[in-house]
Amino acid sequence: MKIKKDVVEIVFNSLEGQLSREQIEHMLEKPQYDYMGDLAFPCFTLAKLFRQSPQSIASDIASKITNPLVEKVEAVRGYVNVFLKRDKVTNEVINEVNRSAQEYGNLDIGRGEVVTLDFSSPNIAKPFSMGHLRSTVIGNSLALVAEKCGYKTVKINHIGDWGTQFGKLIVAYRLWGKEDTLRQDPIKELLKLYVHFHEKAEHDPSLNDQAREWFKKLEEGNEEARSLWTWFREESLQEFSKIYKKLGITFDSYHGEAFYNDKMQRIVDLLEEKKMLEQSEGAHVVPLEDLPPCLIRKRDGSTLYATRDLAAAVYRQENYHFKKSLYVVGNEQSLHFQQLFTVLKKMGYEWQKGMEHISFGMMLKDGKKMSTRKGKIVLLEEVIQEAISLAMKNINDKNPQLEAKEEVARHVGTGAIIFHDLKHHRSNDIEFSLEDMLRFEGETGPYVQYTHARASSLLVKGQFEKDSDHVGIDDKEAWSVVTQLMYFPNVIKRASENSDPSQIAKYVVELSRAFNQYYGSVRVLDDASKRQARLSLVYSVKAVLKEGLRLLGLQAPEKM
RNA sequence: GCGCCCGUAGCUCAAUUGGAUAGAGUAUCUGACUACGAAUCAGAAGGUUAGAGGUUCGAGUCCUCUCGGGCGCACCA
Repeated sequence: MKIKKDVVEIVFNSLEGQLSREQIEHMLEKPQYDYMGDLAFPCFTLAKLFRQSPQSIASDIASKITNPLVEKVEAVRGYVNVFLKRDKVTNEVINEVNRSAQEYGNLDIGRGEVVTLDFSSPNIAKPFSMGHLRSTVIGNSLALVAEKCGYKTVKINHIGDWGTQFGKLIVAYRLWGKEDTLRQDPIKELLKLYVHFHEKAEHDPSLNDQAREWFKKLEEGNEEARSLWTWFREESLQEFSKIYKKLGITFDSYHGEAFYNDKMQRIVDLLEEKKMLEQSEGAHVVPLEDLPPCLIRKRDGSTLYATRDLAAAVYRQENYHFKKSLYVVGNEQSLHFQQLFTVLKKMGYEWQKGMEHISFGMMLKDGKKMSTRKGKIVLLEEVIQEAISLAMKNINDKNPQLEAKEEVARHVGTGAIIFHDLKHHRSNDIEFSLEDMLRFEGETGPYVQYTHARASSLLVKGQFEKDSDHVGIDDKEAWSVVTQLMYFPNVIKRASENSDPSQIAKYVVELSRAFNQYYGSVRVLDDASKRQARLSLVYSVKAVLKEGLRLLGLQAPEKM
């Protein structure tokens, strides 16, 4: 918004260079209450520099502010409060949003550099649980935000298709599995085998030894192990793709862990060359100063997660030349990423600085982590299905003649689930609650979608002409909508800087709320002379809501 | 034991990154559909920000300690 830059400039000039423009812009804030104006600048930090009271500094600055968009300026309790000329600012904002439409809020902080995002990354032969949902929707949204900020993105689904778990599954399948039952419902059957294995292994530790043995065979190319692995993998990927399709999420790469099998030796050699490897209790490790050592090779010579992640990082840098590399993975793996990053740094890779673990809290059930091993998980597929059914029921109740009901129900149902996840700050644990997830009222995805649909139908009914000349809006009630619209680019910036999609989720709720209040108090279509002007506001709201929802990975149906 | 995350209204969460009087949703109660879409809106009520110190003009936010919860900590990923 231009006005903000103007105020920064005026304050900057009146401070004789004591603060930079960036600092001033950072300090400018939105006052808490309306009567304090539309922009505020606190002068407390300046009191020492100028050896004056904050209040007298504020008065001084206030007296210097003159601008065609400013109505009046007050100095109150050490703050400079700026009141904007609402009619003029309203017109500027609405014109800008109307002109740029879905490009409103685009930023150029990425400057075309590449950011890789490692997210979703479900494990083969395990069902897609609620836990994986978080990584999936957060990663997807971060990718969309990054693109809006001018980055090029590479979305990587680092499938968990390697590791000792396969040894376990192979052992379990050979002992208790039946081919035809597994063919019928592969994921459920594999989960049963996995759970059964862990029950038995508690009393019979030799099973774990067998599992490690079979994993070693798999790494050495044993034919039976290999063909079972391929089979399990195919079945799982098919199952996952159903879910991605429902959520509307795509990837640029499905290179999983197995992809790096032939790329690990090089890393081990490099570590050897740099004298970073040490033997410890028969295993090969990289000792680290303030962290536990990073395990590279097991006693029996087979590889570990860290080994593959090292290979993956190098591969990604060499192939994508990333500036930033984000790992959207649960916070229970924060130690692993600290180790990974430290090892890469010790190897001398400058680009390691661009890597970041975007951690998030877990989905808890009854206050506890859900455990695949014990079969204590909630299947995402079932939750999605329930949400879609409920959305369908709502449509049949409220709008039975709607076209393309199935599609809309899918958009609303999945929207509720995605939004429920993204509105919480990443780092918080989320207690699993089907009831909360299936709520369509209040601060929810469907609330925002509903607001968008409402705006859409106003535009159709009022025959909005986008490019016509509009006289200004003079509704008092429009102001809070206009200020919200004005903040959108800031919200994008914050979401990007903090890798925090919840900023956008909260924002679209606020904008919806402001618009619904406006809608409740102003009859948009009644007065023909004001209709097009008011519709231009409605159009701005619709465009920004749609864009905000898109950045979260939600659809914005025209009707619902 | 050590490390990381967290503790705000009955419940679920915010709080412009240290700013003015801590705000929403939900649940409860009340009001608004022959009304541009009631998946909505208006109103009531709900708080010693876990507790104690400290830093400063100012602390829910930063530091220390205590209590409580979650997750990690060598051959799983």
